[in-house]
Amino acid sequence: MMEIEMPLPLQSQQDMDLIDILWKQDIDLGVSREVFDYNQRQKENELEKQKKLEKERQEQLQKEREKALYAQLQLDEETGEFIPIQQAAPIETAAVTQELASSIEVKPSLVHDLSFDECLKILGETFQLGPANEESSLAYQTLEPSDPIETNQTFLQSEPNPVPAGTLSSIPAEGEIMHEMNQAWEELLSIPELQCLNNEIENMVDLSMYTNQESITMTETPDTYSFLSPLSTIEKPHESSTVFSSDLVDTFTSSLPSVNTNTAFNVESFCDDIFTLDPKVTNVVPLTDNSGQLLNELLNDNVDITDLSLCKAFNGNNQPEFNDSDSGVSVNASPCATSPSQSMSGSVYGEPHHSYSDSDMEDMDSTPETAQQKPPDNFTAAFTEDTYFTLSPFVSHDTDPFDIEAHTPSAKEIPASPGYSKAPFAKDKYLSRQEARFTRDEQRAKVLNIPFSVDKIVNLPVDNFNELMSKYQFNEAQLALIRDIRRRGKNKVAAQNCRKRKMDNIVELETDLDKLKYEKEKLLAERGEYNNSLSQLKKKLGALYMEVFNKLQDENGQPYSPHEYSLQQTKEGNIFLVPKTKKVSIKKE
DNA sequence: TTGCCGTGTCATATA
DNA sequence: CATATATGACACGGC
Repeated sequence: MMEIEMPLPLQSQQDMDLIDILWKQDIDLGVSREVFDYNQRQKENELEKQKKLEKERQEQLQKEREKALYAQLQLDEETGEFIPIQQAAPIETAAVTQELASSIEVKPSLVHDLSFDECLKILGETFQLGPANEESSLAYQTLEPSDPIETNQTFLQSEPNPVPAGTLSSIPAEGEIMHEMNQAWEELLSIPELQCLNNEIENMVDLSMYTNQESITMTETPDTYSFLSPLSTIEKPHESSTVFSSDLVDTFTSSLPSVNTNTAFNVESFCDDIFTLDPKVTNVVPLTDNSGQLLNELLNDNVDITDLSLCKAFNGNNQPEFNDSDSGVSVNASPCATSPSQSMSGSVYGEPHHSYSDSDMEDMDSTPETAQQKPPDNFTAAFTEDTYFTLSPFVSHDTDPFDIEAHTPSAKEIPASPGYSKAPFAKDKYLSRQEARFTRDEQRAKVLNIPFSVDKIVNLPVDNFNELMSKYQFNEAQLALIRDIRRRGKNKVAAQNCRKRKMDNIVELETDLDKLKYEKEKLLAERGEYNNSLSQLKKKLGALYMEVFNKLQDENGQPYSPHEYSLQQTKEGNIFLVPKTKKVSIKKE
C-alpha cells in the first residue's frame, strides 16, 4: 500500500517503526498512513501557509483597490462626499468599454436571439418567486457567509488562476467577469421589449413588497450571488448563440418550476444546478460580491427592486445613483453598477458601498455594533412592516455599513451628477414613478436600517413618535437621520402648504384685482352720470336765475344790470339783490 | 441652449 | 427649550 518513504534526518528508523506501529493500530479506524507521515503534514502546513499568504495578498489587494479608488475620487468640501474626478471617468469608461467589447463574446445579436417571450418567461419566473417565508429565512441564516470579502476570497481561491496581488489593472479576471455579467444583463435588458418588462418586474415586486410585507422576512443571502453566474459562463466563446439561448432558458425553466411563491427559494441548490449545468464549461468563474448583489436583487423578490431598476446595469448608460448631493446619506447603488469606471473603482471588488456625507453621517464613527437596533419583543412584526428598508442590497446583515463606510470611501464613487437621485432609465417614464416612490430619505433610511417607514417618521404625532422611538435603540447617526427625515418631511409638507397658500393668495388677489377694476369702471360710469346731471342742474339753475333777475326792476322801472347786481340768498332763505361791488362787504358782515 | 416651473431643502423667524 | 409651522432663498430636474 505505502511505499517506503525516504527517512528524513529528523526521522530515525525507530521513529518510522513507531509510526508504522501506530498506524497499524489505527488502520482499522480508517486512518491513512499519511497521518503519520511527517512529509505529508509538512506539505499540508505549507499549503496552509500558502493559503494564508494568498489571503494576505488579497487583503493587500483590497487596500490597494481602495487607494486607487481614492485616487479617482475627490472630496466635495461642501457635502463631504467623495465624487469622481470628472475627466477621468469618460476616458476610462471608453477604454474599458472597448476592452469589454473585445473580451465579451456575447454579441447583442446573440442576446436578441432570445425572443421577448423567452426573456419575459425567464425574468417573469425569476420574479414570481414569492415573498420568502421563514424557511427562506432559515436558509438565509444558514447560508449566510461571514462577510463579502471572505466570500470573495473563497471564490478566488477556487479559481484555477488565482488573482495575483497588484494594482487595479492586475485583476482582469475578476473585473472582466463582472463586466461580462453586467454587459450580458445590459444587453438582455436593452431589448426594447424588456424595457417595459422592467416595469412589470417592478409591479410584481411592488405587489410582493406591499401586500405581503407582514410575512416577509430577511432572505437576503450573498450566496445568491452565484445565481446568474451562468451568464458569465455560458457566454464563453465556444458557446454558440443558440446554445446560449437554449441553455439559458433551460437553466431557468428547469430550475425555477420547483419554486413557487410559497416555497422558500433554495438558492444553494439552485446555484448548484446552474453551476453543474454545463460540464463543458470549465472556466467557471466566480462572481464578485458586487455582481452578486445585483444578482441577489434579481433573485430575491424581497429585494428592493427600486434599487434594481434604478440600477444602471439595466440600461448601461448612467450611473445608479442614490447619491445625496446636498445632505444626508449618499448611497451608491453600486451593486448594480455597470460603468466601467465605477466597476473599476470599487464596486467590482465586491463590496457594497455606503456613503454618508452630511450631518446624518457625521456620527458614523460610532461603534458599528450600536448601529443595530435592539428591537423589542415585537421587533419582527414591526420590522417586517417595512422590511424593504432592511433588504436593501447594500445593507448587509453581517457587515456593518458604517464599517464599510469607514474603510471604503469608494461609496462615493461616481455620482453621475450632483443632486437628487437620477433614474437610470433617464428617459423611462416608468422610473419616475419609482423615483417618486422611493425618496432620498427612504433610501437613506434603508441604508441605516431604520426599522419603520419614512411616512411614520414624518407623520406620527410627537407622542406616538417618541413612543415608537423608545422601542428601539439607535445610534447617533440613525437618530440624526430620523430627526432630519422628520424635519425634512414636515418642512416638505409645510413648503407645499406654503406654496399652495401663496398660490391661493395670488389667485385671491387676482380675483380682488378684477373686482376692484370692475368697481372702478362702475364708479367712473357713475361719476360720469352724476356730472351730466350736475351740469343739467346748473343749466336749469342759471336759466331760473336769469328769469328771476330779469323780472326785477328799479324805482325807474329799469331792469338791473347783471354786471352790477346779483341775487344772493341768506341762510334764512331771504333773497337780496346785492350790488357786486358791495358783495364783499356783505360777506364780511 | 435658455428660460420657466415645480419641487425639495435649508435657514430663519415665529407660534 | 423643544417642536411645529411659515416663508424666503436656493438648487436641481424636467419641459
